[in-house]
Amino acid sequence: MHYSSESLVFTPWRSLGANTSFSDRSLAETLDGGQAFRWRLNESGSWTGIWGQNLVEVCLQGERLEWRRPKQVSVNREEVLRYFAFDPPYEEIIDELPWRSDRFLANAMERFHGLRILRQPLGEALFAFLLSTVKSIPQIKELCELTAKKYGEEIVPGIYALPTWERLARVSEKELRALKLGYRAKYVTQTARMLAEEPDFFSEVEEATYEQARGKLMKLPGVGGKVADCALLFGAGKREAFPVDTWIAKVMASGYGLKDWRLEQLAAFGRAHFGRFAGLAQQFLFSAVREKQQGTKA
DNA sequence: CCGCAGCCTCCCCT
DNA sequence: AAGGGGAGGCTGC
Repeated sequence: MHYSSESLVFTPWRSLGANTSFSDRSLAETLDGGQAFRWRLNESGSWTGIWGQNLVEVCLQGERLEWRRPKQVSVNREEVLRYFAFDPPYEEIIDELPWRSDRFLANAMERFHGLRILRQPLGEALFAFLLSTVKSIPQIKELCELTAKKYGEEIVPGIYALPTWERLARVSEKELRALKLGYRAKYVTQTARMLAEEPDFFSEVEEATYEQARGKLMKLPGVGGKVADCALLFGAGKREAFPVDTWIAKVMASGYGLKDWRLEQLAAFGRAHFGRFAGLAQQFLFSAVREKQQGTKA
């Protein structure tokens, strides 16, 4: 499964002009490691990604990113910079994480140096993580793809944006079940209905404090603590959010001695221990444990 | 407040 | 080779 773009005419490759320290691995982990679900690796080694009505290609030149876009797509450099959330500078974020006293975190940070948290459109992050329960990354990508193709706008021939929540509000649960969403179909239709009655929902979430925003999101059907934290971290710039899934729960149990802790307790521990940028720490740990898991499987 | 089954569907394992 | 168990959660009991 890839985004075929052979027939498209692209702008020339240009530097993004941001001071990044990506490696192949940390770029792959950032784009395709479970925070975003609409990036594909091309045969040339570049990545094609979609958010909103945007379609861009990025590639690594040393540790820096270059980007280009199909000529008929109007995304500009500022929007790409915002998506990659280059503010504040990476070194400042890294400096605030407690790696000096946390050997476990330090190890993960070495292995995935350059890893970042993206800033996706909140509505799209919410949608993807609403579908994420009891699903693996490839399955979530597939569901996003199917939904986009069926209900989204065509950005360039054959490539579709995710539908807006306004559009989703006009889709029946039955139709979504036919799209393989399973029991998540009900979450989507009910959430779409609630959002339709609250036009300012997303902007209010983005402006609220972390705690307020989390509570607001958790009122939506299908949104518990984990899904809310993912939406907040990846879609609302709430970088103190510390999503706890089963992988992270295992890491906290084995690496931090927090066996049998409740998920909410682990999330609170994560925010307290890792601080203002706990979400990035979570992503480092997540990448590290996932790598280890795949290593033992292969 | 806590613990647990059920939920769609698919994958993995035996 | 077919069939059961469980998966990157949430909800209702």
